[in-house]
Parts: sequence; structure tokens; C-alpha cells
Amino acid sequence: MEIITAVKGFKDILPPETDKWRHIEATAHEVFCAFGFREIRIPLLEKTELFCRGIGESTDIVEKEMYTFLDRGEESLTLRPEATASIIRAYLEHTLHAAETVTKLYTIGPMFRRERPQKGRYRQFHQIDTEILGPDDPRTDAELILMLLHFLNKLGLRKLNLEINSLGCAACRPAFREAILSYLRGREEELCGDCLRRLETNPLRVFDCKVETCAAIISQAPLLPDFLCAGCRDHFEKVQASLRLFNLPFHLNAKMVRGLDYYTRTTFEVTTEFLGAQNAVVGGGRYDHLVRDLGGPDISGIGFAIGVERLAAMIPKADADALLQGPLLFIATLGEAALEKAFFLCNGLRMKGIRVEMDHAGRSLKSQMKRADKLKSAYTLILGEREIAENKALLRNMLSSTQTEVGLDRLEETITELAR
RNA sequence: GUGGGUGUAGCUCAGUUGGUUAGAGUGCCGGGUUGUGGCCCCGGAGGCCGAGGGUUCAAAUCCCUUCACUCACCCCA
Repeated sequence: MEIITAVKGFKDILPPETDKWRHIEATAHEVFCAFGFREIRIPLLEKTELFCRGIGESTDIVEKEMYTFLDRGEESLTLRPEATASIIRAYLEHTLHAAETVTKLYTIGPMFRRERPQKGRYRQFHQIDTEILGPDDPRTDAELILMLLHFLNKLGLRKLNLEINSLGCAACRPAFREAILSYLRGREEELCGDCLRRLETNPLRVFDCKVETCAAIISQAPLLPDFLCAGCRDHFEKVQASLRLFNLPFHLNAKMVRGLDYYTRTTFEVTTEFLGAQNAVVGGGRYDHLVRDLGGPDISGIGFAIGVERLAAMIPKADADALLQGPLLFIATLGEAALEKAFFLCNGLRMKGIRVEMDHAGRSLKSQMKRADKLKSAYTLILGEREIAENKALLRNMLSSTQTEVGLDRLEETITELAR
């Protein structure tokens, strides 16, 4: 009979990969907590309308990538393609804005987008998502970015590239949009098919095009920063000043635009050369109107999303290997009486929180020793017929290859001390 | 949605003028004298060569179809 396989683009995460994931998550909890964030857990399923209104009807995500279905033929539901809209929904639904002026939240979990899978891109993927809801103080932007880079550094990631830009606000972006449109309109024959389409849907995205002829045109195009209003320019300069205060190196990238409609003012990405085409590990930015557009008060927000699969792929191998820890003790036995004794001891120690392994198959001492070595056990306890008869056991230090005798009545106590 | 690449042992891969029982490394199991790991040596298990069809005396190898995986475009984390 044929086995049933996982759905395309949906991956199992197996050990030892899961060790890496737990390390990433534990580090996130620790770092975010220090910066005053609290964890929020939100549903995987939301009403479709939430994402249409939140992310934007004309975005690729909403237009063609969402897992949307009718629940019992009645209500349109969608597996969340991102976390921000859900967090804002919960924030409003539970009136968190009334409880405090600044709310810092984060969540970790799977997102779903029906794209063609490739390296660093899956249909179910995972994000670590943070949001700060409250006043649009530029120090908040800098603080969030600072926390992000601290987190990435703590995971041992190197050669990261932080790019920032300001997309302006409702007052200044339309002017830029007009400028770029009129610039491109005269050069339509030189643009690629995709860019011609972008001209209609989202002209700013032409900046992202990798086609050479388009890039050439874009290099001469008007740039967003030149169109920022006084308020946006001032805000962006203060963000940069704060980043410099912490000696945080960053690249100003006037051509970085982002694919979600809600971003305003500060946007940023962290990229790396290690990931092939999907080089963005983190993306984020400020959104001035999302809370209001979802029916809430006029509160600004800023957040970022980290791709966990991409992050895990970047963790240096040496760091990942260091996560592999062996048991404290392996118990090797010979004979039924020893096996029974070991079985009792082994599980007793485990219940004290000590990692102990043993073999139940009654194999040769040699193969049990091999197993202990393979597992990277710090110690091996040898318990044979001879030892049982003499009421003792041999405790072998696997690193120094030395062994001592321990009386059976003092065994548990001795091992417990080793664990300290 | 569009294009390229790849499917042979658990894993990484060899294997074309089509020709016996399909190989290596690694991992797994066992052994190298009677109860001691790493190095070394020996042995063993494990594959309808992705699936289906065709050509041929003969197909892992040639042809067609299909499926899966993968990389890239699009877009994004």
C-alpha cells in the first residue's frame, strides 16, 4: 500500500532541526521579554475580510496566494498569510488600547501562502512577529530595530545587511507616486511586461525589478526621499540618529518598497547573501492607518516579521552542533538481574530531571559502549553480573576513559551529584 | 501561473557504443577469543533503479506519458 505524503509546500520539521527551532524560540522569548514585549497567541483562521482590508485588495497575497474557503458554504474564512492583521484585530476586539498607551506584542507561529515552493519559501512557513502599537515616536522605530538586530546577533548570525527607507505618509506619498508615474509613462517601450503591469497596480514596485533595462531606467528615476514632507523627513532623520546612537550600521535604500499596502514612513529589511533568491530574513515597517482602517482609533504601529525557516537556515553549523547535547549517563548492563536494576535506576534518575539512556535489548557490552559513545554520554555505568554479585557498579568517565567503583546503595546519590 | 534541473540503498551519490547475481562512501547490525566506546580491519542486512507504457533477443541506460522533488521568475518572511 502506498504511504500518504505531506501536502506540497508543507514541511515536517524533524530532529535535530527542532533543536535549532527551540533555540531560536527560546532566544526570542528571552530578548523580547527584556524589551517589554508580551506574547499573544492568535488563531490561524480569520474571516477573509480581515486580510482584504488589512493587507490590501490589490496585493499579490490577497489576490492569489491565500488559502480561502467557505465554511459549510456560509462564511468565507482564510488561513492567515501574515500575523499583523490578526494582532490588530485582537488588539481592537479586546480594547487593549484602552488599558495602556503603548502595547508591545509578539507571536510565533505558522503562516500560509499558496505560492510555488522554492528555497526558503514554503506554503506553510513560520514567522516571529512583533508589533508596537501606540504613538509614532521615532525612538520606538529605532528601539524595535535595535532589538531585532540584537536578537539576530544573539543567534550568531553574521554578515547581515540592514536596509531602511521611509515611504512617506498620506500627505507626501501621492506626490511621489505622480512623479514616478509621469517619469515612467514616457518610457513604456523600454519596460518589461511585469513593470508595465506594475505601472497600473503599484508603480512603486518597479523599483524592485531585476530586469537590466528596467533597472537602468529606475536608476535615473525620481527618488522617494526627495519627496518626503517636512514631518516625514524629520521623523526619518530622528530614527537614523537613534540608530547611530547605538552604532547600528544600516544602509539607506531609497529603492526599497514593500509589498504590503499598509506601510507608511519607516520600512526596513534585513537581508543576507546566504539564502539564494529569497534573501530577506526580516521585513517590517510602520503603519499609520492600519488600526484605523480596521475600525479602531487613530493609533500608529510598527512591527516586523522574521522568517523562521530562513533564520534557521542561516545559523552556523558549529552553533547548531553545539546544541546537540548527550545524556549525562548511559547504563550498560549484562544479565537479567542487572537489566532489572538498571531499568529501575534509569527511570528514577529521569524523574529527577537527569537525562539517562540505556539499552533494553540485552546486547553485548561492546555494542552498548558504542551506543554510549555515539550518544555523546558523559558517563557510562557498567552493571554486570559480577558487579551485582559484589554489590557495586563501575562508573566510567567517557572523556577521560577512567572508571571508579560505586556501591549500589550510593548509586543514585552519586549520579545526582554528577548532574550538578 | 511561467521556465530550467533532478528522481538508483535510511542519507550523499557512482553507474552510456543497452549485455550476467546494480555499486561506493556513510549510517545501521554483528564480529576481530572468554565483560569496555572513539581509530583500524572483516562480515551482514537493506534497492520491483519514482510510476506507467513503448522499442529490443536484452532497458537503471533509448522513446513517450505521468507524478514527485528542486532551483529560478513573479511575490515575499
